[in-house]
Amino acid sequence: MNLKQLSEILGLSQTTVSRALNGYPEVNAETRERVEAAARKHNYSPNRRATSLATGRSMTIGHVIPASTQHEMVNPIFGDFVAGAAGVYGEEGYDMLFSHVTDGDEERAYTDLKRKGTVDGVIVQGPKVNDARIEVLTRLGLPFVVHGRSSGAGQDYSWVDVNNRRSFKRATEFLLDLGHRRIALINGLEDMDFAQRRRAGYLEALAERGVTPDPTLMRSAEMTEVYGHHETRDMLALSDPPTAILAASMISAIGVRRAIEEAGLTIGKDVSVITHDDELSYLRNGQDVPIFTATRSSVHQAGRVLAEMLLRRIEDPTAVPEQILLEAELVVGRSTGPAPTGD
Amino acid sequence: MNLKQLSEILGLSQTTVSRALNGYPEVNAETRERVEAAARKHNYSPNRRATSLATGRSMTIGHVIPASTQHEMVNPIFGDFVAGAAGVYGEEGYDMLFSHVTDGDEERAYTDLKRKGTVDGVIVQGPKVNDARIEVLTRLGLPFVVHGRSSGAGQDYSWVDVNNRRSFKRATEFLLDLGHRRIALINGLEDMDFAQRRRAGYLEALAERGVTPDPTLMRSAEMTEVYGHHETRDMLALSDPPTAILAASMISAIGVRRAIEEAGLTIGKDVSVITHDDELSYLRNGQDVPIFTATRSSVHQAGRVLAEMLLRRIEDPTAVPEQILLEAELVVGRSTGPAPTGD
DNA sequence: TGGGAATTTGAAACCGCTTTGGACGCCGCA
DNA sequence: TGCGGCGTCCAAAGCGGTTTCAAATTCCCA
Repeated sequence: MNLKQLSEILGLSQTTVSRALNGYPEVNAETRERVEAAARKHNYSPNRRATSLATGRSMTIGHVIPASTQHEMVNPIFGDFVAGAAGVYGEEGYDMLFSHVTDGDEERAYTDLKRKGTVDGVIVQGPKVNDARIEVLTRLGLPFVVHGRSSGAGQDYSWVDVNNRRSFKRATEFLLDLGHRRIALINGLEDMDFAQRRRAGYLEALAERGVTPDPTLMRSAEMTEVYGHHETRDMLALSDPPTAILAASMISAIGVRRAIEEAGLTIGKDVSVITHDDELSYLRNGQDVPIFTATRSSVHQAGRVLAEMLLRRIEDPTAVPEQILLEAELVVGRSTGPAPTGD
Repeated sequence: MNLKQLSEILGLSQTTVSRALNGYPEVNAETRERVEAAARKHNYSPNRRATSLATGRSMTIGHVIPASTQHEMVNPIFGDFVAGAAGVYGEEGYDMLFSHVTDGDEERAYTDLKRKGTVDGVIVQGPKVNDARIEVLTRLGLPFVVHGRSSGAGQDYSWVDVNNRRSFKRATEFLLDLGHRRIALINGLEDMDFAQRRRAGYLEALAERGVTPDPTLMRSAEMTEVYGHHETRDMLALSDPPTAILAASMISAIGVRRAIEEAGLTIGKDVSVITHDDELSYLRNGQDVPIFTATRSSVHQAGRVLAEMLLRRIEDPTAVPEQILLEAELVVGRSTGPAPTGD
């Protein structure tokens, strides 16, 4: 059942039927009702491809996934983020499209997306320091918003980010207040912008208290469980091991905990742990009392906020970019305690 | 730059240019080269919407996400599965589209997808027992493949599944061989088909050894960390607690471990644990020696296999359905040991 | 040397929708 | 009575490709 058939059944022109269904004013109320009834009856809904060819809008939002390492997608954070965004898209009638870039040439991927008209806008995930995508997208004039920021990217662009610097600074201060001096940082990949900011916050807190940072206590890699475990085990074996650890995600924190327990130590007593908690649905930080003391910020919520922002930009691409900086809470759980007295 | 402009530049008809670019044989080799060079030079690539309107193929694959509970998406398994599938789509020039269904009416969602022509085929995730989607899709004639199976769904359809019954049977037998008799099952939601099969395997093993199943040792819910922890804590507080636990995923197993350790017990000694391991990238089961004894089957690989199968079906929708049953390995880690002797 | 086959190209129809530019009838007002 | 304006509706021109059908050219061989 397409528009032509429907209009023939009704004895009307395609024009009128189309207008009736799209809520244009210049159609008789009675006619409109007839049309709507017929559409319902015959289960008609317009062909998306034809509509978008005619209007120039595709009603879909793109998420580009770099293939080489499919970091984004397999990262458990991805699901919650995307689910948040998907909720908004659904409400507004948008679909969500994932494009898989074969190799590093994201520039080409975006150019294609723009030219092929597959999407109306894109969300940029996992921005790196000085991320080239931002320049490409502004040049192409394809509406976009960034989840996070990219230091060094000159342009004025729209983003939503957590105040990573401040939250990790606060977490570090919290540990310093508890008397810890040997505080380790198990960070995410440091070419990621957020990881840089977290490290900056951590260093800032140490500096203000006159604690000299120890490079052997600063680790950085992808935020997996195995990595958290590996680095922790490694550091606990040092002659002067850390008494506190800052982890970048629940997943790596779980590895941290495993290593601590394997070493026969008690978390929150022998070694304190603070993690960043994205409030993943499947990995809640405990039900009543938090398992980990944590800097908390919902990535699901971030997905929603970003999606809404993007749809606004699509509506009015010339508007000045918006920026939202979310503050993370510091919630106290059972994984932190006073520094053990060296005796 | 569109086809018309390009053809004018070349002084050729749109027909010829289109043919040259799409590899039709009836075009002069020299002409083809000229066209290809010009296309490269002017950075031309055909508009996806127009192409798909003309051909009737959208070159995108749909994944439908039930909105109510966005289980699928936030499940960490989702990312790895989808990444596997995305790899295949990318290689074959397909895009991946997520549709967000507002409420339970998936029937309508699929009907729309079909009628609007948004996708060429869909992957059905998380099939329930007697899943209605299968009937709807066969009726609509929209190519699809199912990740898992659905008992009771009459039709003959294409699927890829892990032999859940057998793998959980083997795991249970493994524990029985170690002398365990009070074996708990912390299952996924039991309206999910895979959970039913796992339970069946578990019960089968018990029955063959003459062990009467204890309903208080059989739990079922969404496979989160908190849930694994909660149920384990609960069961360990029983007057006659289990000496072994079968968990449905790495995530819940982590909760299980936390509860065991909180109870002051040792995993693999006081309580044995076997989990199913989907080989999630961010949650590997240890690096060298597995953390958990586990039934192992890569969900990433399953994603690939399903995607390939779906593309085959799209190619030839009339072909007889394919079915692939993957066997899970049973890998022995450090979370299992002989049943503690009751003294 | 002529004619049928093979090769190469093009005009135009079509995919299913939106939207522009009228057309038509009717009303109200001068 | 005449005419502008309003309310409704429609024919047709896009949107940017693919594909059918036919034409023009070249080739080959009797």
